[in-house]
Amino acid sequence: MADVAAAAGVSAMTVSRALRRPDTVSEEVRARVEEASRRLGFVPSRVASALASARTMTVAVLIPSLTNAVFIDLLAGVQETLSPQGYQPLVGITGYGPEAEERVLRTQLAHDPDGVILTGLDHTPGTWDLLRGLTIPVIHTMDLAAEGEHSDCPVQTVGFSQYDAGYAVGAHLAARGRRRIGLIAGQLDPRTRQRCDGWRQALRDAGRHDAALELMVPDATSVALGAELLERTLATHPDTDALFLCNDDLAQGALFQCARLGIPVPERLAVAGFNDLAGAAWTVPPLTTVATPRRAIGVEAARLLIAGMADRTPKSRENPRRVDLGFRLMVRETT
Amino acid sequence: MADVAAAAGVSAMTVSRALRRPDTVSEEVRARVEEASRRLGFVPSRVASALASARTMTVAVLIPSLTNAVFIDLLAGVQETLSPQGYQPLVGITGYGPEAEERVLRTQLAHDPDGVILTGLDHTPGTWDLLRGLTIPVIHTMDLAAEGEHSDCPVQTVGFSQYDAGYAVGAHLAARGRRRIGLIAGQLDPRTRQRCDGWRQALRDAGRHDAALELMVPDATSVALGAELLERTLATHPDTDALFLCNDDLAQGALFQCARLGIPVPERLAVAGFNDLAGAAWTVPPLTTVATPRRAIGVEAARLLIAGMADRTPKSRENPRRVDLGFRLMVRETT
DNA sequence: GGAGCGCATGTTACCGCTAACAAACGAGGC
DNA sequence: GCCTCGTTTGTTAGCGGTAACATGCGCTCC
Repeated sequence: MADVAAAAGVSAMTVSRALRRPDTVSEEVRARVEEASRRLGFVPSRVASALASARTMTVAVLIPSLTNAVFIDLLAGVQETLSPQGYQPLVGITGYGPEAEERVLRTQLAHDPDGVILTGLDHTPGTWDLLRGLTIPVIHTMDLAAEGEHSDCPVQTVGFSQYDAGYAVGAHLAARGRRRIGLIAGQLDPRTRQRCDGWRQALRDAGRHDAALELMVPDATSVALGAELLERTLATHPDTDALFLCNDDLAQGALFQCARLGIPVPERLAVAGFNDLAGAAWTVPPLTTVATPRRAIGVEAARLLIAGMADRTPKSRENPRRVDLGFRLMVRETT
Repeated sequence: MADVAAAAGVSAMTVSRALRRPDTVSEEVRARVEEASRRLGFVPSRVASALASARTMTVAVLIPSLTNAVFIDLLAGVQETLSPQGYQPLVGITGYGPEAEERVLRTQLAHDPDGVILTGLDHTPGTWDLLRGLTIPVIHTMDLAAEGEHSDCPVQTVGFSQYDAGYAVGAHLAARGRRRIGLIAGQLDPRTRQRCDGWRQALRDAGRHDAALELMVPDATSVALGAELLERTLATHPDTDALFLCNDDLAQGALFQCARLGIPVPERLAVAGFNDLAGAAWTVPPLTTVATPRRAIGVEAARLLIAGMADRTPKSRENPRRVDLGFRLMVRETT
């Protein structure tokens, strides 16, 4: 920067100003600095800038996994919103564990991010302590804080009601006249559990809940797992006439297995998935599922964060916001 | 750090040493510093550390897209290898464009990463200039530099031969006795083109190439696109008896569409995909495809990079390395 | 015609840590 | 008993920018 300053015949401070806020220097100086800067191939060091200005222009983004398309879409939304504003996402993978999350968060915080985006609300007490102590904005995604909850520590959430979405599926299957409605779930994170809770309540409200038809396993969801669990369900409860699979990859696996076993869908078995992942509209038959606004959640979380990072007065942290982006039941042909 | 130093009764420098290289201080001092550090909740600022030591402990990772599972797997491999070593990946999305790549690389370089991982070898002259000027290690992935190529600028590549993989599929379809073998490709990046080139050569070697059976479109691949392009192919060339789809999502879409149209696979039409994405083994019938070592490429690239970053003498950049991790033709039932 | 003001630029003092060198100290060798 | 050497700790001087304040200058205004 000193070299550029010398070449342009100004002070280093003026170079810094000319490049960051061109409107604060005279047109003539701006041009000279830009020319010198380009000619010398000057790239300002963000590290030094960060140290001097106490802004790193980075945002910590913690997601459970890279292999689940849901969080990739979330990340894509965050990334495409932050990037144009000059923010660099620092991706951290928590592996669905609150303890790992705390560990990852600690290492991310050492990088002094200007904001934090977390997945879910299921954090360790240590994580909550950390968050309480932060002076940077924090957004929780994919879930909504219950009204009044976390009153000791105002939180900003962007997501949708997993419970309501699960309820909607249960109610839909019941409304289709199904009597023996089963559940298949993997990857039992808090959000999956809430979906299951909603589904269960819907069936209870319809008077058709049978706990024996619930099959919940901790394994990561996959097409293979869906196929396997479908077989297991039909082996133990051959009279099952409808199934809610808590993620579309499970549902796709189940559909494949039905095709293989010659089970007509939806005539003999109705199938509903969750998330409306890529391809769900193209399965045979097209899959009924719940479209979730994952990318939009990422975009909105990033927007809120940018707003919070812009005004450095932490007043915005006072008013907890709760952005409900909803969900849509996509009724297709498997039900 | 000054506070910790005071609390432990030592100098700041000793605190720094005690925390970074515990073996260089006495046992007693180490314990006192650790205790004080913990008690005060001290978290060293990586920004300041980076500025003083000229190591940011970050690695720029540029991939074309977040919505293509291939690059997510690559990223996952990189991430899981870098993280335990204390490196933080900085993810940049290039959108498959060399110009965008150059732009993203420039902004990433402002963060002073200690290493760079790129996708492919298709860079702008400006990018090559940038890379030549760097004193940090750079790895190119998903492709292999031809022997002797880029002799002006030694490159390290980790990948497999896209050409050979395409050739293997073409040869396989020909060996199955198919006569009218078509091609469907989307997302025409250089790697896709190489696969197509290999496939084409295989068919020529078998005396069965017909350019009219090639359908190449620039759109991003998807299940929907596969279904659509299958129909288009059959409409114009109903005698097609085998198809290579350059990515598994296309192939899955084609399989779905075949099921819908009542076209028996593989009896009337053989189908081969590429990448062995999740679920390929579970389609109906299970999909013949090429398993590509995406995660392994990420792991190996990160390993090489770590080695290069460890010895700060840039001698390792002199010897271009070329790590071929191969591919596997997964013959299943669609062929 | 001089006070007062606004704008453009310069000066100073850090941001929080670490490389490099200096100093202090005890142990071993002759 | 003195010198050399290795080990541990301290001192100094930045790393490359930017916040905050200071300065200089041309104008307007009464």
